[in-house]
Amino acid sequence: MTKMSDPTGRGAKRAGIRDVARLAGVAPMTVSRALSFPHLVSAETREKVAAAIAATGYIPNRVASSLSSNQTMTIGAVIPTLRNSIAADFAEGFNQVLRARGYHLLLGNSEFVPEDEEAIVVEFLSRRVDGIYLTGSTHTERTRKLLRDNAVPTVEIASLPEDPIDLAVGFSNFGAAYAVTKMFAEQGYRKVALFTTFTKDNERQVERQAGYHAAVHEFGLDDDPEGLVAELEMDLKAAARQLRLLLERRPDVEALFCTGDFIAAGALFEAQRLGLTVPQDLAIAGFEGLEIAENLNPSLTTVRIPRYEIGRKAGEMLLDRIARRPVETPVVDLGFEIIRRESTAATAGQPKVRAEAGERPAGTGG
Amino acid sequence: MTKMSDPTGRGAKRAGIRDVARLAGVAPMTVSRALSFPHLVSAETREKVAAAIAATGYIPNRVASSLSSNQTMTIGAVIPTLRNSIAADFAEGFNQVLRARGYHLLLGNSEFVPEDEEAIVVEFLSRRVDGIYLTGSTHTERTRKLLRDNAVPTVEIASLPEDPIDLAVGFSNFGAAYAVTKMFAEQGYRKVALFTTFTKDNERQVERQAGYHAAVHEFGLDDDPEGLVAELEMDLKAAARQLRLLLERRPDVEALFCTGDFIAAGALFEAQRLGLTVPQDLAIAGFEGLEIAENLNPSLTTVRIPRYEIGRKAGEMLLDRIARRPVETPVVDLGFEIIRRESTAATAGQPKVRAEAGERPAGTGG
DNA sequence: TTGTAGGCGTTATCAT
DNA sequence: ATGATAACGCCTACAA
Repeated sequence: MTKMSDPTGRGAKRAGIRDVARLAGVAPMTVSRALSFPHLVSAETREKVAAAIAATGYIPNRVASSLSSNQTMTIGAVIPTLRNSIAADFAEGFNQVLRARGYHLLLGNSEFVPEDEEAIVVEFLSRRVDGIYLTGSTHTERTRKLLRDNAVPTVEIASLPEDPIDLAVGFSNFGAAYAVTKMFAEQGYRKVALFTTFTKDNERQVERQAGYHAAVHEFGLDDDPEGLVAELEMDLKAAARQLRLLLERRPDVEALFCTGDFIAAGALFEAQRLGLTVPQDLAIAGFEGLEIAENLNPSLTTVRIPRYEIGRKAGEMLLDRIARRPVETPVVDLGFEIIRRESTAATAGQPKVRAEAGERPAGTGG
Repeated sequence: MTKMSDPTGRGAKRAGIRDVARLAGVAPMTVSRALSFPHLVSAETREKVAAAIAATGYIPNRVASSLSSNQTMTIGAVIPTLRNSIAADFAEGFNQVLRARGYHLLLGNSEFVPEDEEAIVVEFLSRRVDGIYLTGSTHTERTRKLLRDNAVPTVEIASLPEDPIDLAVGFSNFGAAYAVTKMFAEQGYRKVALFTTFTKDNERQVERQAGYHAAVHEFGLDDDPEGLVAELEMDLKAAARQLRLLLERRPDVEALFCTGDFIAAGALFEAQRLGLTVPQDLAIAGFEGLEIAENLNPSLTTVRIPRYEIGRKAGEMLLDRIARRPVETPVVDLGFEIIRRESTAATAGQPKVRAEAGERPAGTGG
């Protein structure tokens, strides 16, 4: 905080646009233009400005710029948690697209608590973000009202909400769970269990349960919500424990559908420790299409979600909205794909198959 | 953009501090104080202001606030990638601490490219972040100079740099790799292979290789950098492929140390597909202490890193720096712990052991 | 192509 | 306890 002015700005007050302008012999406005719209400035002036910037070590103050231009070039992103989560993959795809256009992400962790999400959204509005990215479609009423009243471009990720706040990109969680359960039914399994993560404040899990139940009813599978269905943390150890409990309750269970690949992996490992052979003694299917699924022994049948595509598409749509370009469809379904692998290859006694075939039903089905 | 003023702010120009002040019958400054320093305002006034805020739907403009107060309450965080990465865990712990103090994270993905990191840091400086969080200690010279010249509080995560930019929290990557290799040596293994991820612009991997080599020399293990060492992506499939190549080059290999649990898992699965028994035919150790390690069959020996603690400690130190509180030690070593499990339980012919014992050497060792 | 004037919405500072 | 005034550093709008 010394008073002496040295050109590098070290130890002195940071160089401002006025300093640059003075040194370049032009008006501050010209410096601003040279930076933002170089084509509106003569080559000669541009060089003088560039030289002055280099000499002063000038770094434009974007907060002043934001205040003046009413644009922060910032998107607020609410992500439940970064760990073990495909939510992080969605965000990564989203970030790729936005970064390329000069936007940065402001991060907020909601830990799946809508009230925390609401507080984060208020904070984002206070920071005047240009857009908002929300994971899932479970939000408080005030969150919805705030976003709509303030007309902030918003995109919801991973679900297909019937009443979107603004934009949404995702896939049918109902449809995917229905399709997996149907696959089991068609393979001849009658006793199909379901492991999901907690459904509280997580509409994706709710819809997956609904999809499972719909198929159970439609195909006349064993309908035993108490015995065959369990909710647990996204955690391998919890999956192992729940598998033991399941086998106690229903030793006759034939197949297990887990709405997460790590849960499926945990169940698979525990099944093997218990001496069961997968899929002969118990068939297992996962969800998410993580890399680990195809590397397990046996390889894991799963539902592949176009994770990065969803994030990227969301980024493109939000950019359109911000630029006030027309948005064709506010809710976009990017589908899913069932990847059949060894873990569900056979009903008891049938030969193993190694297939990467898929089906691609879309539709909301919610 | 209508001109009519309605109290909800819907469709009209957003309410500002002046609107609130007018409605409450006080000066704007008083509203500001009521919000920032409630104790400096009379209870009566506070209530009038609160009522006016509710009536107008006023949301303070933090960008104006930032410009005026020269504080953005924002930390810029450079994270190489969110996916499959303990870097995300560090960041999550860090974020917890900062969020509690009102700070938010601005995110930048460097993808392990120092030049990209530099561009992100410039952008952060332009946005006048109050502090910066960097993953690792591989940075361009300009990044260092920029940060030091601008005197921005900075913390480097995961390494123990000899020449820190400012603050750093991590553990000895050298020491951990050395300790694992030593463990193998003490168990009687002579032919120990190493899989790391790419060392280019990643000093953590470089140090892990160095730690391995130091132990190889010290304990007289088979020293064959060409044959026993490989660099690969953090990817199970790549690990499987590299294991096959390794077994072709060195069919006599006895143990494999992978500097990532997913790499270890990929190698383990492939070994099993090849009919090898772990640890009898090949012992395997991982790194990171991920949840999956203890659930594999056999359970995986690994190095547990205090991931969240590192993030939290980094957050606390950065907050101290920002508040200009004295920082006792600028570089903090939070250690590591070797978790011995079944995958390294025995040399050929020895009985299996199931142990959760650990050792906890600290020290830099770089 | 370049410059001038004024304001963006707060808060620091000094008064009262 | 409250208020008036002047920045904060840039950009919009308009003028030359």
